Amino acid sequence: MPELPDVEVFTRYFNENSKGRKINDLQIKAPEMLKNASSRELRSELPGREFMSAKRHGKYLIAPLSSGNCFILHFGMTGFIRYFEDPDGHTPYEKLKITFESNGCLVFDCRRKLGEIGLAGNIEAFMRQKRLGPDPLAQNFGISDFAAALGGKRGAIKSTLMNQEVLAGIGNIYSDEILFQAGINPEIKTSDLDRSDLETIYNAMIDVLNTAISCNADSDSLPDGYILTRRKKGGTCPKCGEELLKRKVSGRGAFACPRCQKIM
DNA sequence: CCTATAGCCTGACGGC
DNA sequence: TGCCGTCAGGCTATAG
Repeated sequence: MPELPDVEVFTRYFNENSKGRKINDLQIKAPEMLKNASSRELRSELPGREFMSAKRHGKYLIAPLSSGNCFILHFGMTGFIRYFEDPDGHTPYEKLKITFESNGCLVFDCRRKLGEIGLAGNIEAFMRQKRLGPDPLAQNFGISDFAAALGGKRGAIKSTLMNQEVLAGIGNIYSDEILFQAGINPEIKTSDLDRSDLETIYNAMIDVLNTAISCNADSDSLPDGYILTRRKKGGTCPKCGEELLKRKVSGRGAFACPRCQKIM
């Protein structure tokens, strides 16, 4: 679930309930999920400090602390956060629990443990270390930046969109949705796309991501014309009714309409 | 620069 | 019902 729109929703949720809160304690239940931070460092960094306004870059939630350092969360395939007024609140697979001085707690739940918990000195250093490309929803990210980011890429457009070093935030689900809305076959080589194709994809990308966020990244709330909830066997194209085709693109299951997303 | 593969980890689902 | 294989919205490391 956690692609850009989901993480955007998590980040807003985080800011609604945890921003400005002074941290009292933390329980680390899966130390193996710590990256670039030891339990000791987290323990010395968080308690006594407070969270400032969290930002998102790609699929990462980045929460600056009053110390100047940043608390980092990545959600893997199954992660989410949940706030409880009750400091004893629980979720089924909680891996980190942060309790606040004024009561309440924030739980990071990650069933498959494919996410990560970490610390960073500052956002720029973190992005460089992770080699993250630009965030497609950054204010200054326009069509020419998009074209530049994709320039020189030879693989399938779906793979390029999912490459976090090219663009940060798009995963398997939303790359399918973006290419469906753009009417572009996911297997087309990025280098075979012309400027007008790129504009079509760019516009679809911005629209899909913003639409998903405005729906709280809740798939059931997405517009009828979306493919996202139909990516399963027997799923049909919302535009022409044709059965969607599933194939592997760069090792990931890709759904597309064979009629609406033809190779041009 | 790119693809395919395996691995990390755990649950859900379908077939027999 | 139970067992087993396969797959899952992430990412990395490796080999070719």
